[in-house]
Amino acid sequence: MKDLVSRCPIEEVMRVLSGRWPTLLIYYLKEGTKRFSELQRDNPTVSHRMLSLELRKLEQAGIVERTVFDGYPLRVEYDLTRAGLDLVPLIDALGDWWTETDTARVIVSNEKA
Amino acid sequence: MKDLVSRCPIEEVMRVLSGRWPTLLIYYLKEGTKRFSELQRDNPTVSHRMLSLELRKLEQAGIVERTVFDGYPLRVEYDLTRAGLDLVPLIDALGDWWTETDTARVIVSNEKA
DNA sequence: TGTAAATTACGCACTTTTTTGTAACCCTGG
DNA sequence: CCAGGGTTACAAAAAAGTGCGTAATTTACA
Repeated sequence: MKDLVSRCPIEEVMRVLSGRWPTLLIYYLKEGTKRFSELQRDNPTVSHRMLSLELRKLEQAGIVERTVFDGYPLRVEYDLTRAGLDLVPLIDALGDWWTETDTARVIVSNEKA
Repeated sequence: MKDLVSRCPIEEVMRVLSGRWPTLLIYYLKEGTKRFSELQRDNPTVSHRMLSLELRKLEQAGIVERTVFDGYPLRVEYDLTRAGLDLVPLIDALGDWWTETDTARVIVSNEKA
């Protein structure tokens, strides 16, 4: 589902999750089903081109499921897959880690001052 | 320890971990102390400019500690900090997640074939 | 009644911005 | 002149933003 050039799974995950958007999109999608335009509203700074490309990448990685409803105007819905849902706590853990280490750094600089 | 433009910790971690090198360097550094040239040998495809830049980024993020030993030729050692060590299992978990979902995808395509 | 406009989720071409690579230079003692 | 661990300037490549076009139906309005 992707050209696996490397043998290292970490390298491969990071190829999918790297960049500004993938984790953010997962973050918003964990609230539930979202349409393209909702994701745009959730994150106004992403261009529709990027949103489209990133969603496609996440879909190919098996993280996001895309459902098209025929009719006009067209309607497309995005959900996290099972695998995508499993990924959520791992990403949250990274966020928590960051918050903790950031606090630690503040304490250290207080001691020095 | 970094210009925190966003409020979202996930966005901030990913700014540090995004790209090909950060997780790889952490991966090699978890084996223990490494010198610049050792890291180059561990990963021959990284240019020394990138290695330098990425190590500096990880240092500023509080993940890596840099120790300079005076004397010639110069000697510089890199270690994971406490925070860096804490990060290791989180990154490993991502790798495991990838391996699992990849297997799942293979099974699915077998069923379809 | 005719028609223009809006709607949704993009694709495509083009431009700008950011990231990465290449190569050359620095320092100092042996 | 080498080693080790860089830095800096310049070039190439990759990623991201901009804006137009498209589909078929509904609504807006003269």
